[in-house]
Amino acid sequence: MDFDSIDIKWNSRWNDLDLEKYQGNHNKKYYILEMFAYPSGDLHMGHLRNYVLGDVFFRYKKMRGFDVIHPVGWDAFGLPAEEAAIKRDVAPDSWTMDNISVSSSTLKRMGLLYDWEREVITCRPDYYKWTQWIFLKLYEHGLAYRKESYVNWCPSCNTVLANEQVEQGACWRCKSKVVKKKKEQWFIKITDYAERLLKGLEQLPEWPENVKTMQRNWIGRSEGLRVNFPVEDSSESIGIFTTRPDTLFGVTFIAIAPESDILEKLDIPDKYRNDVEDYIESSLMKTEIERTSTIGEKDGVFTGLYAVNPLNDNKVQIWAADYVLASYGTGAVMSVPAHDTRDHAFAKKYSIDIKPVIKPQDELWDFNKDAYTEEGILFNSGEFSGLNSQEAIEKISQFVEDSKLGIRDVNYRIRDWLVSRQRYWGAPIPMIHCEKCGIVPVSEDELPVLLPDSQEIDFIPKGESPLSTSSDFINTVCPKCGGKARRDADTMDTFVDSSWYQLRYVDANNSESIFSKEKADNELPVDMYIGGIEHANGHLIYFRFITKFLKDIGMHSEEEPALKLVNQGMIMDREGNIMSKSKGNAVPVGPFVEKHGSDLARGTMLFIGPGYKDALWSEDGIKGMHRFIERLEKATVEYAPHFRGNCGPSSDTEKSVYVKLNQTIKQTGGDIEAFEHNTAIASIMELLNLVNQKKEQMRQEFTASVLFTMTRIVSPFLPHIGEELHSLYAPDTESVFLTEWPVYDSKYLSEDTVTVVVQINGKVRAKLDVPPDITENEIYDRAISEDNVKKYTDKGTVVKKIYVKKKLLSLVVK
RNA sequence: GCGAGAGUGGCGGAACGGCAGACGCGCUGGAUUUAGGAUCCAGUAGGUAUUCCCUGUGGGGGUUCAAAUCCCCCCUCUCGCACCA
Repeated sequence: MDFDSIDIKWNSRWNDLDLEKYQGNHNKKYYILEMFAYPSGDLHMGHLRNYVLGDVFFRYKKMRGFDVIHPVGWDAFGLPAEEAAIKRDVAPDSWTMDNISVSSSTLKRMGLLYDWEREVITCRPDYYKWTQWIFLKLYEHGLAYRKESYVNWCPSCNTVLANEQVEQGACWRCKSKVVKKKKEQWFIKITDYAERLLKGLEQLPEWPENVKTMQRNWIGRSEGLRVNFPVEDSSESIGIFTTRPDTLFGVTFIAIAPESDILEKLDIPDKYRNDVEDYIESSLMKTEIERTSTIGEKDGVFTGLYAVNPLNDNKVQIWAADYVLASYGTGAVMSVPAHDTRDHAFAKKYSIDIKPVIKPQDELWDFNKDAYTEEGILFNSGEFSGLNSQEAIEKISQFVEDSKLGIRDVNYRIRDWLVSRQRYWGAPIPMIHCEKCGIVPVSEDELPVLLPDSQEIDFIPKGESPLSTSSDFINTVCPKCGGKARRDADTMDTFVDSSWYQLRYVDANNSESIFSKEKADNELPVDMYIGGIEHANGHLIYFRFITKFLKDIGMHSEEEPALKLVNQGMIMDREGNIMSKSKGNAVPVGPFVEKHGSDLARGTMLFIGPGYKDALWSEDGIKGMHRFIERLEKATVEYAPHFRGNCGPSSDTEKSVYVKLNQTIKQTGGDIEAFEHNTAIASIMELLNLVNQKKEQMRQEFTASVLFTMTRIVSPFLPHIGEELHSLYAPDTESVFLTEWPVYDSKYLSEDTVTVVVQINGKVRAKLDVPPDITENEIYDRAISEDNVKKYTDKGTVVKKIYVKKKLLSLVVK
């Protein structure tokens, strides 16, 4: 079979037929989206899997009568293009556009059907204009703000990073150790949406449970109490957040994060001032890894100050300690060494009091050795002694609120989204800094703020944004007062670009607005979203957040961007490493397809295992798929001349083949929906094997009819070959994908006889071929007349009989 | 440490309370062939007294007539979070 010419023939036919175009039928609308790719060279097998899974689903849904939307685009801004540009001395834009061109032709060569008229490329001004517009809207609604704080800094990439881009204390891209650096940066107030992002997960029954769990943990909601501890001999007070108000009477010190601004406000006695300042400085020098690798080994420094526990007027020491996070809660904690392991370790190290207030279940608890962190009964807690922890949490919180000592509060682990980057290859932040007016947004009609040409700028990252070196770019006038002003020199995190692309797809060529509401309401939400699990806590949270925001400002009506999410498994190499360009183990798709043809590549990829499981890429599977295709072709070509239309069975042999056919139709459809393409293909193989085995005993026209149906159900997996073979039987049909998916006949899902297993005391002793409607008594009589059953029943008496219809008869003999 | 998931032939994997190993790769033997390749046929978990029987789904226990599948404990691996008070 000449794969090349079949590929070319059908690719061009599909193109002529506009198969990939949405017809506008809202009631049958089905929006399939694969996470768009970062164009870093040609596509590799990992990308291919993503696209193939989408394309199979597209073709299947099409055959099931859906009006399918299937767009494609490129997540084109970002670090790798710059790195490649620096390394190869090429421009980031041309490098990116070249890669897009190579990858696009691979997709087209594969015959993957996308509506290219909707293509988006995030690095083009017609797209990033609207990314900038979203930023302006966020600013307008108070959700974008600039703040100086200690941020994650990657010393190798020379840029700040969002919390989501720090993995185990290291940069997600280059794995360098991340340090804290004080910088004024743009943040997006995603924390305002924390509660809705959390609640919204409940409305996503078709998202994988693990992704939802990961998001819940990332958002990290906890309820507690905020209490003010007045500082002794001062008008200041220190606010703390606790989820354990029941331990309030056990507080023996307060610990403050070194980078917290609380410390700056305190009037630290001269005697201690130097030590505290030295400590703050040394903490900030540490990398995140150094700070977190010493879990258990806490250190800190006494400030010389005391605070007063408002519940019992106890005087407690105030410490600076870097086991406290500045960015969570208030930046200070009440420390209860008796009931918190971290506080315990700290108290032991610095000989601070350990004061138990919760009675452990184990009366002999040694508080000197360990903290008791479970709940229990309170003691040494004034009027609250004797209550259990749950009651005490409620009563103490109420008391604190009533006496105006503090309030109940909810804290989230998720942090505001730091979006400015000191890099060249991104969308410029559309803000202007005016000496007189301060921060002024660029007016909407001035968008896009164009990124300067890479030829005219030194884009090698040096710590400040490369855009600041371009005087043409940076110098501007204030939109408000007309005076001298400077543009913001930072670019946006690429995750902003990808947080809304599914919305642009509905109206990709709109130059008047971001997208039309009418189109969005007709085409949204995404019905099936396919992509890797690595985006669970990054992209998939931003994507949900921005969708909600755009809904809130009236741009569309959907609360959630995607109804169903499928995480396709990673493609690994033999050593078990994820296939990626940066690891150097990527197998490119282009040459592989040139050599083997698109369907063989596709079939091998699908047969490797279920789409949602990780899989090792190996070329060993090619041979089996190749043989299957050849056997399918051979049989189909041989019987084409005998085809007389659909034909029912007229003999026992034909009936058994017909039953297998109907079972296969049913299974294939179900497996596609479940992303278990390996078993779908296996069942078609079984059917073909059976036909080949029985074809001599069947009428030619019947065999032809079975093979005809087979060409239709194999088409989503092997579209070019499916079409070619289908056309031998239905030369007048324009495309198999314009025909309806075969309907299985439920009368023919099981055979005239079924094999029933006979078990005695749990072991299989016989197998009986019986009619499916046989009664329990009948089958029992037949079973006990079998020699191999008799052998065992004669040894005792049958005390129990269990008959599972069409499956098994289980006898207990004693 | 916390959270999620996984552990089945030589390999990818099926079965997800009811015949363990579907389908495919590989391997062994045979046919065809000058040979190689390709194709076709038979076999392919281990043991064994070979149409029988026994043992086998990371290890140990449990529930059940019946467990790879459900429950408990342990081991190993992968992923996510990682001092979140």
